[in-house]
Amino acid sequence: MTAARVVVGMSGGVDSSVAAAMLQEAGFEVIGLFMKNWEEDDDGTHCAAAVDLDDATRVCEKLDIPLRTVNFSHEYWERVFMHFLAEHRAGRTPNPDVLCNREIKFKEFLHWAARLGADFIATGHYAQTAVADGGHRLRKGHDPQKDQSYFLHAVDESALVRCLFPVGRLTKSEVRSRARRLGLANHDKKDSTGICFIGERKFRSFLQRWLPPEPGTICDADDRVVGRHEGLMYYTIGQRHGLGIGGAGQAWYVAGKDLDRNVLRVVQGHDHPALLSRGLLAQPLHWIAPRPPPAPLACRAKIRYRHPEQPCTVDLDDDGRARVSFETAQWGVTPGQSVVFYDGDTCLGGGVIDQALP
RNA sequence: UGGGGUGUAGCCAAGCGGUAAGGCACCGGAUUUUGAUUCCGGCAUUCCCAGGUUCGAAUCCUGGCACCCCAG
Repeated sequence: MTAARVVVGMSGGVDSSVAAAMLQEAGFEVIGLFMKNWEEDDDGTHCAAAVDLDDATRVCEKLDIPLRTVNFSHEYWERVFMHFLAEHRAGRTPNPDVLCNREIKFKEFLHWAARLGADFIATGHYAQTAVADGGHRLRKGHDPQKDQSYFLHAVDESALVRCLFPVGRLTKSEVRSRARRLGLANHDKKDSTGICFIGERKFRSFLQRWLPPEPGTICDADDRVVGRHEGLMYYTIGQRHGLGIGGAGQAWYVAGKDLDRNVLRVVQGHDHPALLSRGLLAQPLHWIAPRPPPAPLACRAKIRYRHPEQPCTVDLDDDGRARVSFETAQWGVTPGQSVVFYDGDTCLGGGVIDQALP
C-alpha cells in the first residue's frame, strides 16, 4: 500500500520545517510547497521572502523532500488585500491573516494540493484538529503561549478535514529542539511577525500607498480640539502612539472615530471608561461545529490574538448576527477585528466585530 | 502707561544656593503570524538674555527682553 501524500506549506520558518519532518517520520509522502503571495514593493529592503525561500530550500534538501513553489499573489490581492483596504477605508481595523487562512492557505493551497493528488495539506500552525460528534473540530495548540487557533477560526470545516497540524501538540521550545536535533539551519530563526506574506511594515506609511491622507482634527470627549490626525483609516481603537498629543496629564488613547465629521475621538488615561465595553455585535459569523450552536451560548471569547479569553454569553439574532455580552467589561473592543469563541480547548468559530457596546 | 504674575527639553512640570525629578510626546528595542495594547531603554553639560555676588547660582542681586492678568 502506498503512503498518504501530504503537501506541507513551507514558510522557511522552524514551525513548518519541523511539521514536514514529523510527517516524514510518521511515514507520509511529503512534498513541500513555498507560497509567494505578495509581490515585492518599491521598498527594496524587503527581500525577506527570498531569504525565506532559501531557508525552505535548505530544509527540504536536508530532509530530502521535493520543494515546489507557487504564486498566489493575484488571489491574495483580490480576496484578502482588497478587503483589507476596504475595511480600513471604512474606518475599521481588519485582521488580514484570518482572511488569508480562509481564502489562501486553506482554500487555494488546498485546491492546488488536491490537483497534485495529495490526501492532506499541513502547515506549521499551533492548532489541533479532532473528530467529535461526527464532525471535525478545531482545537487549541498544546502550547498556550503559541496557540494560533484564533487565526484559523474562519477556516471551513470541510477544509479542516484535510488539514494536519503536526506541531500543534508541541510547545515552541520542543519544536526548536527538534529542529536542532534534525540539524535544520533555521532552528534558531526568529519568529515571524507582521502581516503574513507581507511582513513587518511601518503600518501608516504602508497603508498610505493605497489610502491617501485625509487630515482632520483630534478631539477629546468634550469636543475640544487637542490635535490633528492624518486620516481616520490610519488609527485603531486603543491606539496610544502616533497621536502626537503632549502636555499635561496621562497618555491619550483612541476611543472612536466620527467618520462624518472626520474627527478622531481620544480620551486620556488607559483606564478611561470610554475604552471599556460590556459587549459587542459581530457579523458575519463562521461556526465550525456544531453550527450554529444553540443560543444563548455560554462560552469564552477572545477579542484579539494573545488576549486572555473572557467568559461571555452569545445570543444570535434572526440574520445570524451575534450579540456578545461579557461578564466583565473589555478594553479596546475594535470593529473589524475578530471575536473567536471557545468551549474549553475547542474553537467554536467566530465573527467580525461590527460594533462595540457600552 | 501704572500694578501684579510668569519665563526650566516639542508640551505639561518639580526644584527656591550645592552641581537639572517626574509625566506626555518622540526615538530605539523586547513581546507578537493582524492592527493595537504592554514592557524595557534613550531623550536639557543646561534652566529667556546680559552682567554681578559666591568656593559653588536654574535658584540671590542688577539691567534688559518676552508673554499673561488686572487696572485704564
